Amino acid sequence: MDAASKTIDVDVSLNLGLAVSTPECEDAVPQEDPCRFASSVRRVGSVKEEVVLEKKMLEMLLLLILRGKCISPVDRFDDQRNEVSGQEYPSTAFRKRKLEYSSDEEYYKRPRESNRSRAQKVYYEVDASDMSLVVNDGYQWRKYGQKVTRDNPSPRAYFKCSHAPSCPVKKKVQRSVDNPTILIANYEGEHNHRCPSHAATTSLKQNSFGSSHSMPSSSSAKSSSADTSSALQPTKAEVLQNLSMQQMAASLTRNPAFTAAITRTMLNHMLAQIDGE
DNA sequence: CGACTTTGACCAGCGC
DNA sequence: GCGCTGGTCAAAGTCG
Repeated sequence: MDAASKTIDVDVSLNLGLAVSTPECEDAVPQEDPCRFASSVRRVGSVKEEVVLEKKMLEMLLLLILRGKCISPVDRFDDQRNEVSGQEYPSTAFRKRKLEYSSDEEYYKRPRESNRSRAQKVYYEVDASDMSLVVNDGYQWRKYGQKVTRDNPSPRAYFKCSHAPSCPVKKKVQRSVDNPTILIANYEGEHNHRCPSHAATTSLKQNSFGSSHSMPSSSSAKSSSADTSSALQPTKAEVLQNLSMQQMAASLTRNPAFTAAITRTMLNHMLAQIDGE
């Protein structure tokens, strides 16, 4: 792989209102203050704070650079697909599955959720009237179960990637117990194929940056395969968020300290990336 | 007719 | 050991 095609692997989710949550922050909640970053910039004063600012500036710039190549949950799966370490379950029929183990005992002792540690939680905003549990994330899913859980009166839907069994990704979708207009999707595993719907992915990327809670709008299409073709016009709130981001970017790039810090840290980061190859 | 959803049943894990 | 719970299966139903 040449340097030009390298992906800069930086977590840009930060506190900028992105929905992406990493396995390290699975309890992430929708960001209530998308302008938190801007306010932290204004408070900078000490040397220590300047270091923090420098780091945030780099992250902010990368975020802006990546606007057209946003690291959405989908992309994060793609980026991580070489890190697959979880056991893949055979996904054929029950008996066939059992046959793939040397004994029933081995089958039943298999880890049930080997990918749980890699689960990623994403929030989607939907209309209150939309009772479906279908979210548009660009991939095609097959629903294989639904269950009412103890801690939430709304049912939880279970989906497998439609490319299964070759693709091991699963997701669970459930309405937020606090806010019924929010769908919480838990993704487990990494897709081992490209997003089948480029258009949907692109739209998701834009929404991920634009939404106040980083929640792409959900489609209420009956079928999960249909939601990849749904119209994805940005909402008013999303447009405002995009404007806010643009103003922040313009303000930061006018700051000489910002540009100097960015140049220095970008170079360091790129060198580190090259050294790491 | 194939792809997909629904839904009751089954299973393992866990706490008591 | 038992009951509860979450996750999965698979037959039946639905849709295009």
